[in-house]
Amino acid sequence: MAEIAQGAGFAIGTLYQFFHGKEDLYVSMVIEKLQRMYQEIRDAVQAREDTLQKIEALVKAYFLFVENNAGFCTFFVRSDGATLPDVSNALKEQLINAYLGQIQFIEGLVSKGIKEGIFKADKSRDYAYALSWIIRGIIYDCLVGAHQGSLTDKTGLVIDIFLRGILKEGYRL
Amino acid sequence: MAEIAQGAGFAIGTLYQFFHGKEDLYVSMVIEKLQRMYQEIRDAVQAREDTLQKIEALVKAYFLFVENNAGFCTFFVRSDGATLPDVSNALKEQLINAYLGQIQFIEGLVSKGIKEGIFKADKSRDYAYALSWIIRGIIYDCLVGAHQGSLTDKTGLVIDIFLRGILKEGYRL
DNA sequence: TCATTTAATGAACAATCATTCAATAAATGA
DNA sequence: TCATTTATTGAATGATTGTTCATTAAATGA
Repeated sequence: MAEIAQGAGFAIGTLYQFFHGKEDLYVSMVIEKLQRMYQEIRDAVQAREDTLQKIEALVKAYFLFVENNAGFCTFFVRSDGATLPDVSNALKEQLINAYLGQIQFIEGLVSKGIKEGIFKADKSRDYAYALSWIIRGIIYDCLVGAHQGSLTDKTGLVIDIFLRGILKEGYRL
Repeated sequence: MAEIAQGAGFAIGTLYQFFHGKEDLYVSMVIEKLQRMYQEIRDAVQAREDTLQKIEALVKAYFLFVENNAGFCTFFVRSDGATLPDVSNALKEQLINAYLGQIQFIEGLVSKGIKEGIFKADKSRDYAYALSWIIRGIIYDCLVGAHQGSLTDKTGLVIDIFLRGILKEGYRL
């Protein structure tokens, strides 16, 4: 807390005027950042018409946010609020719900593709999870240093692995 | 440390006869557990001849280990040694190397499939990553509570998403 | 200008927790 | 049996760190 106060140019006491405590500070920051991330992703997706381009935009927006917020993301990956034992159950639930909301959003894209006859009419929810797993995995590995190269360069890779898994046989990009 | 000592039936002081400190204890436990996990996975894979069955065995072995070591895995997911800021760089490197070794192992399976003409002769390393991302993602979500159902029941799902992404067009399971 | 409210300060407090070490118990072997 | 080595104990220590609150400074407005 002392370090944060100093970094913000305040005294410790002043910090406690803005936040009730360390957890409140942490929760506020995480919630705000994640809301911004989800918003950026939604905006990027909505800017596209084509379903495949929407999905590509989604992946790209994820990676872009991580590259533009490397500090926060590294911190968040290191101590995910949803898994921090010290953080209130209220936050955990909020984070999980935000995540599930994002899954639902991705599922919407997949369902759209199914209606359009592009994707296998199978398990839209599971496919949404799969995409989020692949995205999260590559982000994590890049942040931790287990994977080389810039994230945005990997967009094609993620899309390829994901799409060729759910594209109807015979359908080509 | 007091809690650990009590759980082990020792006094705190005795704990320090076995481990140099908290970090040493943590490192020893994680290394031992992970080595056992990787061993179990390798054994399960080697028990199979067919490449596709090897991959299925790999996924199943991962999930089985998590189910059999839920306590450790939940703890490890909550405070991944590779990302713990307090833990020595030596451990981080060791964990990342262990992970990369596992990636290489998976890559070997994929390469085998490529040689056999089952998989796209594309990017075996990237496919190895992709599989590990999907596996890790579902494990994480199940442990955290963002995904319902038992892990071993999801084996087919993971295989399906992964394989249909790298299977040559026209090839069927 | 001055009284009053509002904001900012940081030393002091309190709780946590890894670590130590002098004291005690157990084991060894001559 | 007893001297010596080895193992165990847990209260005391010290370092860290979130939080408080009396004090000081700034802002407000009559």
